[in-house]
Amino acid sequence: MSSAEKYDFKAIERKWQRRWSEWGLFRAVEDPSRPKFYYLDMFPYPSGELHMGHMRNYIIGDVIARYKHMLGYNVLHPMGYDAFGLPAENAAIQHGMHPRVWTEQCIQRMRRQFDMLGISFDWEREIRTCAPEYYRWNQWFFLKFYERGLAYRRPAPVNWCPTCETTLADEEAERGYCWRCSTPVEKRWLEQWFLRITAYAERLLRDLDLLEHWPERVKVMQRNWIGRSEGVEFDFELDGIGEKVRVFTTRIDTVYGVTFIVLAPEHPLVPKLIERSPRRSELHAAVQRMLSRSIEERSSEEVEKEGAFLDAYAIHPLTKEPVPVWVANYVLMEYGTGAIMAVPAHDQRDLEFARKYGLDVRVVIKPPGAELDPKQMERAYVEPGVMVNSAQFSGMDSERAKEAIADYMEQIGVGRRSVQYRLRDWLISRQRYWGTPIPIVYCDGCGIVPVPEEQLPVLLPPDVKITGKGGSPLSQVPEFVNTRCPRCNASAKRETDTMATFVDSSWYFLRFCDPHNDEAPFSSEAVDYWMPVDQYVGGIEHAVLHLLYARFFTKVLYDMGLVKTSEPFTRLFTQGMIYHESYYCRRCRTYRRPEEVKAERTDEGGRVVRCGVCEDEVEIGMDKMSKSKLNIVTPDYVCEQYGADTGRLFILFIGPPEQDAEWNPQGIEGVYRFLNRLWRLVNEHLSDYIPDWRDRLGEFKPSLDGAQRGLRRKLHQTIKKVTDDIEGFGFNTAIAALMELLNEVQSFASSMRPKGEPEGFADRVVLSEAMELMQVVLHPFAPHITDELWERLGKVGSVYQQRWCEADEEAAREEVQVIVVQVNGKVRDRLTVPVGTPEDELRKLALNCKGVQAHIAGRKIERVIVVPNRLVNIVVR
RNA sequence: GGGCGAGUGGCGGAAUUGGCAGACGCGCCGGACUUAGGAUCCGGUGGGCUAUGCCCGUGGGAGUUCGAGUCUCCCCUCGCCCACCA
Repeated sequence: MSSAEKYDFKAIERKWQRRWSEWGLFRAVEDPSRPKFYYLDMFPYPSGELHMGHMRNYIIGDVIARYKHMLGYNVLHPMGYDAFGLPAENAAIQHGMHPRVWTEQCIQRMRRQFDMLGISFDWEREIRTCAPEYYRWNQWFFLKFYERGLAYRRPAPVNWCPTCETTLADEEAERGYCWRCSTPVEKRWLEQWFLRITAYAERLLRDLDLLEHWPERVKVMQRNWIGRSEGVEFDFELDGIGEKVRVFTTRIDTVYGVTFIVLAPEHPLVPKLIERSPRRSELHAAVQRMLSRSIEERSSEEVEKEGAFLDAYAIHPLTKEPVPVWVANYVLMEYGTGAIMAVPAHDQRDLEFARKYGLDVRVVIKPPGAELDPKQMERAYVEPGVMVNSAQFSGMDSERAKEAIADYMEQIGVGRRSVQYRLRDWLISRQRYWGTPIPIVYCDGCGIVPVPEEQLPVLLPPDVKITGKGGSPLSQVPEFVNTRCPRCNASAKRETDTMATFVDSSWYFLRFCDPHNDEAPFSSEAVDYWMPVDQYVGGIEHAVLHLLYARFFTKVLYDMGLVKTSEPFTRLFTQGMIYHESYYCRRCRTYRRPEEVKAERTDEGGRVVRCGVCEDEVEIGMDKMSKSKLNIVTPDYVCEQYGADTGRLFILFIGPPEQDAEWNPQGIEGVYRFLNRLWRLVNEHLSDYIPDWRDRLGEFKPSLDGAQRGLRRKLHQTIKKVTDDIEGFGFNTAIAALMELLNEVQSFASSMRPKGEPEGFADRVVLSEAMELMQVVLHPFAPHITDELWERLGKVGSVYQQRWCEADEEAAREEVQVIVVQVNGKVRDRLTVPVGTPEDELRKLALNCKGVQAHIAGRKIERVIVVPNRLVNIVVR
């Protein structure tokens, strides 16, 4: 065999990337005559460079986008940068560099990586959220929200990250820690802007049911986050004080068991009640102690319940009995009404509190056929049961009593059914520079005045000293702050906070439809054509943040008549994260890069990794790739050593895409070998290729021999499998199937008969079909090598322009099959029979076959189970 | 505490959804070609045994079934989400 030309992936990849770009191959143009397919990846934050986690995301997307294009869809596959945000500002502080410059550098690096990977993005549609042409529409939407009462400013206790020196939305304060830097979050009281997402709570919840093609996990997370609960709201009169306390409960069936009520420490009535009390200084101190607890402490597990009696009594609205009023740390101001009715017999928290402070316990629900002793019980009885001590409701089933009591309270006018949500309004004010200025002016005379639409954008001033200290950087730029009131022209001051960057990403998918529009955020023609996004892919970490905000925005825009879809993303796929070892040196108090540590083998065969600087043993972690942990692996090395096509195959071959994976480059050789074998196969058989194999196949079909039919069978089975696997995100198994196919093509090619003989010619016809169609089905995965081989087969253009192949069902059909013969469920023999052999024939063959005889001899055959096309199981005793 | 998901060779992972467990690949072992092999090709590779065959084997235990990695129940381990939410 002649020594074939080497697989020079570098030259090949460069050549094809240049051509695709010259040809404008991936440009998307609206075309109502063709079905559209909008594929979207979550756009990256330009924090430096792409890592394997990004690569996984974008290669999945590229396979789907290319495949859909080859199926005949008009594909929109855009990319951009979520370019505002804190890291750019931090980098600016650290390196004395303007955030714009830093961001621009990151974008350039990432763009080079995208190009290197050969992804089919339409770069004509690139967007950057930090460009005035983009963020002016953030401001425009803000004004529209404001007009509709969906944006408002209020003083509020907010989550404050002391490290980032800015506020955080509830969604960003994960269990009391900042989502970016993990610093414990503090409470602060500030005037802040909010978007009224709670007005959409019900629709955001209800419409989750429409999202059939979203992972259940994400929907569950959103449901939990919205946290809807149904119950009853009613008031307790405070005895002799002339005030009322409103409470909310989901357990109105326990209302006759109320023995006290509890207010949150922040409840507005607490100071009033303390004022009236003879023990006011003592109570004041107690409440201060509760208030001083940080969110972190309050939300950590097993916080001791703490409270104080407020020297006041409330009148139970049904029994008219007085019950004591307490204040306690376990009641949250943010949820419900900030006050609860306490039923210690039927709520564990209330029971613990009652036991600690010696309060009454009153049983109103009994377990069926058992008694509860209010003095002895250690666990609250929270199951349904039989009502007792509950006036006219005694004896009733508690589940039914829930409805009956609610009806009764509504009838006599002391309460009403109500629904509570855990979801809070979305805090969007950030005391940072690198974001969209909030288009509001404060005028002494006119108050809060929105900037008129025609004055947009409110530009971010370029020269700002960013120190990371002292609140909003914009407040230190007099030229920005001092302005005129748009209404009365008096001197006025601008809002100096900027918007949370999640605003930017809440509608970017709409901008991609019409990215260069300078009259409007987008035209309705473009959006009506492309929306909704048919397939959205990104990380699970956005399950409640971005994905909830984007749904909210879409619904508001729908109500404004700007879009026709009320849900933006038809199908969602959340890919697993890529983990990699990180090395933390305690002594140096810093993470170390892999090249900064030394690994040693211990005598027991274990591994010790030492810091390259101080020689101390480092802590080995397994973390999601991130810049801060210095454990990033970029696609560059892989592309340099093996090429983009190998890298693409490998990142998909690593495992199922929805599963997390550890980065381990060991298997990369395998896919590299696969591409090399394909390269050699085609190049060594270029002279065997018969361009008109399709016509020739017609002639030869009736006379193909077993090996030839076998190869065609494998080929067409593989086409079917790869098609199904792409549809089902089974990229790893699709690649495995292509490897199997190549193995068979290779062995077929090596045993072909001489070209001059008729059989030899037929061999080449069959080989040609396989060589050609393999390029088509492999193309979405490895676009460069397939385009190169395509050209060497004498074709023009790119495989991307070809129609996806359809499997020839007839060729794919098996002729014979292996039937497993079991005795009592254990495999004893195998039968090779023609497909479709009738049941009784199989039974007969099975009972007579050699491997079975020894196992059935002298035993009674009880049953014979025949599963057509699969097996025969002989049951003996 | 509640909810969701996972656990398969030395490793990453397959398994037509109840029908041959371990596809494909890595690694390893042996061979061929070679001055050489870290290139390529061929063969082998779950464990055990009295070895052309038989037994065991998908975190552990029970169950349903002719038949269970797959279904049911209990338990263990890990991951994620929510969590003093009234």
